[in-house]
Amino acid sequence: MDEAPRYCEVALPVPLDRLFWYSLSAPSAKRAHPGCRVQVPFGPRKLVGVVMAVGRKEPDFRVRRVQMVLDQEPTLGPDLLKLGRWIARYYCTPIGEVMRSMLPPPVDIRFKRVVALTAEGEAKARAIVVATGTDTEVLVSLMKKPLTLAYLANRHHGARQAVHRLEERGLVSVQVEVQQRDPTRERGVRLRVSPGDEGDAPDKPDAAERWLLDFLRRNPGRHDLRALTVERRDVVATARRLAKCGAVALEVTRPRRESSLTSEPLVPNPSQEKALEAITAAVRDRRFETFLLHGVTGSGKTEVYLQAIEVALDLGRGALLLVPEIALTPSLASQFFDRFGDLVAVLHSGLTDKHRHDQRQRVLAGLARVVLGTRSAVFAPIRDLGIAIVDEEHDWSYKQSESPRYNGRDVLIVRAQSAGIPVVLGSATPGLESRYNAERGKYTLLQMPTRIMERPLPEVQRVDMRREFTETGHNLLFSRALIQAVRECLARGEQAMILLNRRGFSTYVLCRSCGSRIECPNCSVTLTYHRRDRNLLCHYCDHSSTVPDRCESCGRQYLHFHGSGSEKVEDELGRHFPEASIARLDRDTVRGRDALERILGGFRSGDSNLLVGTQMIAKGHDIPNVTLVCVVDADVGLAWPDFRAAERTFQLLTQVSGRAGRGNKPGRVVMQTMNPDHYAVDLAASQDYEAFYRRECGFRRAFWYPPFSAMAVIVVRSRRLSDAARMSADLADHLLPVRSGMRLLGPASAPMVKLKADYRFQFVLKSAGRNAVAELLGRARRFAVQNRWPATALVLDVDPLDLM
DNA sequence: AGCACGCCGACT
DNA sequence: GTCGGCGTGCTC
Repeated sequence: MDEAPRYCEVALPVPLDRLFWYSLSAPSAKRAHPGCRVQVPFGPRKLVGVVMAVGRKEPDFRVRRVQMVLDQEPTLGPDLLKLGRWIARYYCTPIGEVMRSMLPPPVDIRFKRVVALTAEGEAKARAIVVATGTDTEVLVSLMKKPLTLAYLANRHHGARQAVHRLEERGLVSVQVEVQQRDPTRERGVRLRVSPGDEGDAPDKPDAAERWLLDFLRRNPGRHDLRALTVERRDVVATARRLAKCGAVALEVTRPRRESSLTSEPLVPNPSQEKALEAITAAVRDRRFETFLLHGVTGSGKTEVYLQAIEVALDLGRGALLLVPEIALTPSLASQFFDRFGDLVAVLHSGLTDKHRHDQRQRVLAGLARVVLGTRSAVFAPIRDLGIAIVDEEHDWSYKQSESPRYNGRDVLIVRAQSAGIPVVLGSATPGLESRYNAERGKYTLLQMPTRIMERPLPEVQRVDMRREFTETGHNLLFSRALIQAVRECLARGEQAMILLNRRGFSTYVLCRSCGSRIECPNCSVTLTYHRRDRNLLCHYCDHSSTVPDRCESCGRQYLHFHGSGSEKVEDELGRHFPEASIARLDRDTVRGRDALERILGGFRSGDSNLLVGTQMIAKGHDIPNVTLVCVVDADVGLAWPDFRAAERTFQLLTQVSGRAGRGNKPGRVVMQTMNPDHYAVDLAASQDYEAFYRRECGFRRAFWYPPFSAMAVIVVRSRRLSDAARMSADLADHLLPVRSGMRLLGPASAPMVKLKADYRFQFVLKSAGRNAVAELLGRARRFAVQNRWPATALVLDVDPLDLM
């Protein structure tokens, strides 16, 4: 017989790029499989980590013991562990941080407070003859053994305060420990029992235990525990006891509600048909292939997803669909429920811990086989995945903006590759990288160039705001054409969306006397005036201050408000169209769980006829009665100091234009701009993705930007400007010169030198190969560790989407 | 990241 | 003379 492993290697949620070994007790050794969560001592504290490996060889250093194995079954299966290792390597992130972000929120970890007597408390307790009051009662109770605070509070009134007092006097100590909730005690679950390890049977089984073991010997296989209670009433408790030592196995399943398949697949049009054929062939063959589904807005990509998923389900397999943060609304989810009923689980960050946990359990149990979710759903523990899909694959919300800085789309492709299944990337405006991968044959391009039901694309009118000014002599927010278009739209009883991709009322406050602007104390940006809240707000660190009545640098009263945001658009639109009912959708109005759906729902049902907003209004909300889309300032994103500025602008303008005319009425777009000839504006207006792609590729190739190079950013940050400057200079000395095939630019002050009170210097790394990127970033990390930089000082961002 | 340990200023 | 500031060092 092989001996059970005695040691395990654990990934812990600390920013240290290494694993830690622990020893295992005999019972733990049987349960601590790779992928299980364990509670371990770490210095003076206790942490929850993930077992990465187990082994029998004794380490040549002092190891401590695993305190508790928290899972019956590994939380992360071998496929997800492998994916986690890939993420750590590719994104140069400590493995423990990756594991932490892959774990479900710790809802099934409860904490308990264990109260124990100190030596002094013990002496005191012995001296007590008659208990007088709660304090002494508690002391006496604790004499036999330490007790949990919950237990004490149950037995003695005011025990919580008493314990607090006793702790202050040094008579008791309180330890916080992880308490495991027993999944077999959850209400509403169905328990099934099957034979376990004979060898693990208790030495002296009592009558009930003997009966159950004997029954299972005679009737091997799984048995519903509830059914067995007919034979013996105490069988549930007995099975629990025997399951604890492994003599029987207990399985938890949740009863399945009837699924109701109400929505029927639509008949696909020829281009949908063609895309489906290619995708479903790969699903049937269990073949990894990346499809880029390029379909104009309204071409029916969702129907392709639904039917492809259906094929996977028919084969008994699961499906995973990622959607952008903002697009995951109840109305999207209901499309999936309508088609697949209870087979659907929805996962996103807005769920309560409890709800998320339930959804996850349904996925784990195999009850939910279609997972619809945002970025982190890429780690959903779906069994036997058959197809993976990323909707709006170009969307920025797939990239996590904190460590680990992974891109959910790219991680899903890697997951699909290792699972040997197809992955579909859908978009009306594919990211340049994806489109380029299709061009060089890495991805298979599937085109859907027309809208369903042969609806026409909207007609786009550009309004040159320079001419508008010279002709009218006024510098107004709205052009005559925009006003006219809205008026006509309202007169027809139809609805319009008005986009200004900037929050707030005024973008900055300027002193007319001394010329200074009011800036954020923590970031190098001006503060935005928010009129509803009557404050000045920083959009980067959320600093807010009241509006001063005089200039803080010269003391004079010539403060003027400049620039416009969505709040002002709402205000001015109300002045032009007092009869209209206007709703606004931006981060300021979308607060709380259901605000987004409430505002959108109100607009969809016609409670309001104009919807003003930031990019939030552009993301995949289909409202049939919207026939007009207005863009107040198409140039908002163009001034960004970033090589993706044009791409981002093109995507936003194209996406928002696609909102017009989704029903059976034709759509129209009015786009105000100071740069009507800029290719991002011009080609978005003509909705010519291919021309934009060619044009942008020319620029990217010339400056060796992605997709023609692999890129990474190294940011060095510190509270003190001098420290950040010195550290980044030291790092440059260490990294430069880089070998051929790569370029390292920097250190230069980051586009936003100061952000959230940190001064930042950055390097931009461009390389022909990926391995060289990982190698160089690894050197940077080791340098930071050797020089004892604080863990927060170095930020490594592989495949960055913004260079702020 | 946390948390402990350790060495210098403003308070009982 | 003590409380507490955060620099420095460590975590299987």
